Amino acid sequence: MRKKDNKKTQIIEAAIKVFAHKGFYTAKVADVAREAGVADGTIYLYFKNKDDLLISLFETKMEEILNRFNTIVVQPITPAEKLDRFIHLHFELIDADHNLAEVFQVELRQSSKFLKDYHNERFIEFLNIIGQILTEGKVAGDFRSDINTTTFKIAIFGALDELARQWILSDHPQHQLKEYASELAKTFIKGLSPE
Amino acid sequence: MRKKDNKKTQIIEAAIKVFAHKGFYTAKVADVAREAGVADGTIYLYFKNKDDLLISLFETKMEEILNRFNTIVVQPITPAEKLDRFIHLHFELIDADHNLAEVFQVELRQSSKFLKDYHNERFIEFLNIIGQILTEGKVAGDFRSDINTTTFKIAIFGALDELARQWILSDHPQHQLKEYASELAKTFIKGLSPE
Amino acid sequence: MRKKDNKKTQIIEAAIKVFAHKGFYTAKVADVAREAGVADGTIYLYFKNKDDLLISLFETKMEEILNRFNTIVVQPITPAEKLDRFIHLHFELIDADHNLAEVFQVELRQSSKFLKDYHNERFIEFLNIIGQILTEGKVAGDFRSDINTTTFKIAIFGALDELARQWILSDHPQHQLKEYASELAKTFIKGLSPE
Amino acid sequence: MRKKDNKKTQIIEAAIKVFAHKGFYTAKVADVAREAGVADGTIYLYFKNKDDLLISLFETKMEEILNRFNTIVVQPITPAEKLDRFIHLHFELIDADHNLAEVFQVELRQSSKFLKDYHNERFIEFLNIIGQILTEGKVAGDFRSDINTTTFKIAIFGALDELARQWILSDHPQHQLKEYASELAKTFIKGLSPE
DNA sequence: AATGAATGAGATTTCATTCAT
DNA sequence: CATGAATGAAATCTCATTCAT
Repeated sequence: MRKKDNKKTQIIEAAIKVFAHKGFYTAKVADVAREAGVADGTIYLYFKNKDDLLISLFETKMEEILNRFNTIVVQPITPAEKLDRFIHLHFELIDADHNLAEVFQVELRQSSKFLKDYHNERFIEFLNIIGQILTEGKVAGDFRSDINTTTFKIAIFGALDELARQWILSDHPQHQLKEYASELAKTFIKGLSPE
Repeated sequence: MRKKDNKKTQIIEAAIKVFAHKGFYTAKVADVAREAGVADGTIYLYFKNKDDLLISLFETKMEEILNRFNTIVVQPITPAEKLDRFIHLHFELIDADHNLAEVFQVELRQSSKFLKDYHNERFIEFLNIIGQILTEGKVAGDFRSDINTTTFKIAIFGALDELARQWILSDHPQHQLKEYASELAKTFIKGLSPE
Repeated sequence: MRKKDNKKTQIIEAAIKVFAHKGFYTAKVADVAREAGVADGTIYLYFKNKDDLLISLFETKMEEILNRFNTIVVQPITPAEKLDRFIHLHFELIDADHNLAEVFQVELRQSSKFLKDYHNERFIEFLNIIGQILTEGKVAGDFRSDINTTTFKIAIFGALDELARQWILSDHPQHQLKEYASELAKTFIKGLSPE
Repeated sequence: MRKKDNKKTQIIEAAIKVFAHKGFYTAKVADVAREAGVADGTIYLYFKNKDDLLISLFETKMEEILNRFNTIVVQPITPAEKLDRFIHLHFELIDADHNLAEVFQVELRQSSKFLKDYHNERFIEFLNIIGQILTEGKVAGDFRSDINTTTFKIAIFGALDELARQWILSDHPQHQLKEYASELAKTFIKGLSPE
């Protein structure tokens, strides 16, 4: 049982790395197999096909990620503080585990366009955590009541995601992400505040 | 000469549409040919290969886009107004010409990772227009002097781009982009302002 | 147009030969391609997949065969004579064109069991030609009225087919099929006759 | 020892069922294992490989079948009666034990073409039982002396086999096989009789 | 210049078979 | 003896690219 889980995990971790480096379409299943240290065929014992591997990878990792982010929402802090922590956590997770970052980059949203019959529910959940914080903030008076929650949950995610991407593409210097986080959080909180 | 250019343009326009709908890797050269109303082989008279078509497409369209955005920077208005206009223009262009929007979606950044030997200079130029506005704003006192230009040129682009993506993926209601623009511009300007 | 038809025919003829020699499942698409003198991929320009090649092959060849056999039914001769001619024609066709014989052998009926969604209508038509002759013979008094048409259309086909198979598997001596035909026709006609 | 034999028998019975339903090539070894209630690997403790399983299956079952049919030949009855009994027995066995029927269907003759180095001696023996009856009949004057024994042993088997196949493929109604047998036996005996 | 049939390299996927437990 | 996870050879099929017309 544990053995089996290990192998599945092994393949997922390998896939994250390989897909992130080469892109889903240019990566070969054989590349993932080699990276995972298993035979090509082994992958098909755990995943229906290459697409399923990508989807499973998302689901698995997003599960973990969502759990981490959801802890923020329930804390007894102000919505503005929650947004600050959310942004910091986003970059912390990326800094701590590049593979996690790569999950967000590799075909993350594109996939929902090109993989048949896959609607990326986890991604929607992720956006909604931001949305929840914003809504809460409007109620609490931390944020202007005239802002459109949907607009800003998307905009905030876009800003975070693009910064992460550029950081990964560059030689990603130490500590830079923390600065990104602080600057960005401060600016968004200020921008969204009433008066 | 003009005829030739017409056919090349025809293929590029078709490629933008097809790549945007299906993604670069899932789209077939034959799909582009059909959309362009030419034979498969004809594409190879104008482009070295499929990668080259993507790159050419990007170069050609970004040229146009950059010209449009550069007009803003030289206008005799405040940096804050420039940022506002930039954001509005971004969504106006997308609204007016969906193909332009699609250029930003089509593997825009993925391509830079997976196409060998292609560094997307146009994209960097695009980011730098925002950077220029920010720098100018810091000098003029419209924006805080402690903000990192690089951080926010990326963050602003990310926000714009993600909103555009989601708008395209949804049933893109009329006028919504204008609202996005106004809200976003207001919030960024407020967030970046000193005091 | 003619060129294209030629290539399709070429592939079908090659497939008949290869499938007959090796069996459908042990034959590789590459074997058919080599035999046809085309590239592997070319086969997929004319046929959806390997199964489709087998089905198309049947349909095409059975069309020809059915036309030949149908001429017998309309002739102004007695049902007994028709049965005689049917049996002779069956072996003549096999003798004249081994490939035709092979169509009847290769997975002919098995295929209907294992190919998804394919009901071999042509084969049913073929059996029904025999059935028609038998029914006519019962009316005309050439054959006993108590015989079950269905039973004997199947039995006669089975006898013909098995003889053909064994003849093909053996070193198929000259003239033997004609003797088979005469003996078999005589015996069936005698066996089915009233009194 | 008995246990081992049981497991081997179990696998053979499962293989008969599975090969008959799916065909030898489309059936997976794993399907046979599941049907037999053993692990995939277990099959290889009793059979060298998939081909060997088919051959063993055939040898084993044909042994039984031949024994049953051989009892007819030694009975003190006329050759015509022997032929009648043979035909009835064929369908009785099929009716009583569908698996036996399936042995005749499963790639019965195909196998002899496509399995390397396997000449189906049992099948030849089976045909020869019919041949023996025919020869005996010619001597006894039950059958015409001018008939070719080889021709009719094949033709009779073909008729029997095809009827069985169609019966299995259809919804195989009760009692129909007995009728087939009676009609067929009567007709062949009549057809083969002198004058 | 334009075509589109043909190519064939290369990728995904299957499954008979093995072997450590 | 029995298992079944793992293997990896081999087959099907796709599609970017070429080239004769």
